[in-house]
Amino acid sequence: MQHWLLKSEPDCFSIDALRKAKKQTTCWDGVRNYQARNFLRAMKVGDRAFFYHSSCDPPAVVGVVEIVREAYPDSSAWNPDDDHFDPKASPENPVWSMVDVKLVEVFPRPVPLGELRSVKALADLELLRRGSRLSVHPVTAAEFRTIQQLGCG
DNA sequence: GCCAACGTTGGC
DNA sequence: GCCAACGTTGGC
Repeated sequence: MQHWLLKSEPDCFSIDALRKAKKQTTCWDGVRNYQARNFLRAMKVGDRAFFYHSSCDPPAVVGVVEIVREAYPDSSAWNPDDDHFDPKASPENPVWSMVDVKLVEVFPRPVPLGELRSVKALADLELLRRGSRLSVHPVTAAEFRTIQQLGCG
């Protein structure tokens, strides 16, 4: 099983919105970066991912989700009314992919970015790399355990 | 709101 | 293929 981290701006889609969603499941659409897309395509059903709130105060890992459907075409890319519309994409040439994720747990104690930075075991975490902007990226099993323990208090 | 870092675009 | 200009991300 692989582990991942997924970023979302809570103003756009928060873990609370996922908690309230039908079946506590959502499609993770709107990724428009090739490297992030390729990670989406590498995901397998049963993989676990952190849900990270970015561009908010404080930025934090707020919970865990499970991949419940592997990559399929992101139809929002060819919807001109969508914020992430991409004229390159079409049903014949989807370009972008999404997966479905289901809520596993909302952390009783969100783990803020500043705290992650203070943990030695997380020194190599992609999220903490200088200038890192990747909205989807892998996390090692050890990093996953460490962060999950912090989130459970 | 600022700005550093990054990715993409497009002229050459 | 280079690289400058531009747009975006995201922490602060």
